[in-house]
Amino acid sequence: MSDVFDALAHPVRRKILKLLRGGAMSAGDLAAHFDLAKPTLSGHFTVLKTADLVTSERRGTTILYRLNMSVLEEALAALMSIVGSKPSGEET
Amino acid sequence: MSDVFDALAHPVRRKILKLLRGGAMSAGDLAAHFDLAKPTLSGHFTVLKTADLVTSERRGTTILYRLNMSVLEEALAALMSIVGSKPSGEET
DNA sequence: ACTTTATTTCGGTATTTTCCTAAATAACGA
DNA sequence: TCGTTATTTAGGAAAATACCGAAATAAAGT
Repeated sequence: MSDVFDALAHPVRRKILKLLRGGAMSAGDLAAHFDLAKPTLSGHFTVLKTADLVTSERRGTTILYRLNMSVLEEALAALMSIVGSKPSGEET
Repeated sequence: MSDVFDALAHPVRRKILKLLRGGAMSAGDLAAHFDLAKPTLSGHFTVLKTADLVTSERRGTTILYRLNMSVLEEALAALMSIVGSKPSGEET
């Protein structure tokens, strides 16, 4: 779960997730939305993949990234467990 | 909002928030839950305060920290805006 | 086989974060 | 005022993160 919060900590990565809300996108199409070098974006993709927030699938010469909703929902649940009134599910 | 996600990125800070769920606690009482030097914890408190996730109040010789629910709820809303099906509130 | 396109891995630098010890500040009680 | 307790600020070292350009890999078309 720490991986998820680490991933969410960077604005670029949060924006990537938002972009993916509209459906799967290739690394290149995603990169076009940022003023950063491709390798830099590639690094961000890796962080998101490590956190399991996105999955990747090779489609010929391009690579498609797509949101992994279930993990995002887990992060939501973890946050809720902090907001939630009484102690219960620790170790997040 | 970026400050909030930065603050949430560290496990110790998330645990501090959870501890505060049970009610306000002094810096010292919080520190007792960790194997870290007091100044280190003090730094974490500052990060949480900067993100407005906690407030502090001097009580004689001790300082009481307490959760700021409203900001935590904003973070929750920001996460929801990523999970949420269709594009709407960008810039998180 | 060669070239092109899409993407990642490598090597390295700059910045940020985390943590520590020592010293400073704040409030209190004797 | 002096000493004690609680906490923060200062200064600095080590590790992690973010970024880039150059080179490597993968798939496809010619």
